[in-house]
Amino acid sequence: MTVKRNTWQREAVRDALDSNEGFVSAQGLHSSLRSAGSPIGLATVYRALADLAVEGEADSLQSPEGENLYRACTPGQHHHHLICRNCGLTVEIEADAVERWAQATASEHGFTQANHVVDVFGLCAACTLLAGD
Amino acid sequence: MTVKRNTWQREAVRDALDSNEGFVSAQGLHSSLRSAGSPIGLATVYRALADLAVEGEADSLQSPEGENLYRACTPGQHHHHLICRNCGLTVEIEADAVERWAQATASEHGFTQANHVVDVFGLCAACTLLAGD
DNA sequence: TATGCTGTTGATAACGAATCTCATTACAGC
DNA sequence: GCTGTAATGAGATTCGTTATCAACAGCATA
Ligand SMILES: [Mn+2]
Ligand SMILES: [Mn+2]
Ligand SMILES: [Zn+2]
Ligand SMILES: [Zn+2]
Repeated sequence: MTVKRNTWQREAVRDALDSNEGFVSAQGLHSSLRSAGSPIGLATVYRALADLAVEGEADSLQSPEGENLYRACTPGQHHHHLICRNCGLTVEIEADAVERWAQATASEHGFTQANHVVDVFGLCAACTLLAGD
Repeated sequence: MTVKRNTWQREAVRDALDSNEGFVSAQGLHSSLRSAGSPIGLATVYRALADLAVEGEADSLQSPEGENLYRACTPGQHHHHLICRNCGLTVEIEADAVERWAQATASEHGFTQANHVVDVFGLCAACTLLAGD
């Protein structure tokens, strides 16, 4: 069994995630860190984010463009997101009804080991105003 | 205004989509077509699939690996999919409750111009049996 | 049927996100 | 401190997708 080690790099990624509203990409987080003076490597950021997601410390989703995005997450609770297409503002959503619907739909059709992707994208109130109409 | 022309290539892509259960990638469809003797180009398949998706003749979604997948679609009706991770078998799902939930959730938080991504992945009944347990 | 305009094609190059390679570094236990 | 080995990171690589652009072909017109 491999023993996990603590490095300032992982801590830096965790902190950068925490101090960021909304979802960010690995590359975005990497350039933020570099801009702030950190010499952290890009591959390390990718690895740290993937680990955080597996460990439940980060939420992840695919942007409509296919990029993997990450966001700090209060561990333990399954939930979904409402994301502003313009500014990235994110609202965490819990909806038991949707959870039950997904599970029931899978079962009705004989599917097992079901999981689901549920994301809502839109323009937040602020961005709606700025957009004019 | 550009006038759209009819080519055997677009027709070939449409036919290949129609004769295929489940979702397929552009590259997958291209190699199917080439295997069947067609000299169609890869870029053309990408373009045709993108067009079909815009025109509502094809459904598209991102695989968990980030690949864009396409499937023939009976036009006009908004729906979602239940997809077998193993064999690609796809069931079209309509769920007004989920539609209303997505819209209501966005509105409650001041979001406008909302759209949503709702996909359910699992193992179909056949693949569940084959998988042992 | 011949002509011209222009939308379409496709081989190839380019792009970009993500992963892999591997020599080097540096945690953590002794 | 020493040591074993997990972690790092610069660079190469993979792979899906898009951009180029010269050649081609659909289609309206005469
Ligand atoms: Mn859920
Ligand atoms: Mn829907
Ligand atoms: Zn916004
Ligand atoms: Zn299956």
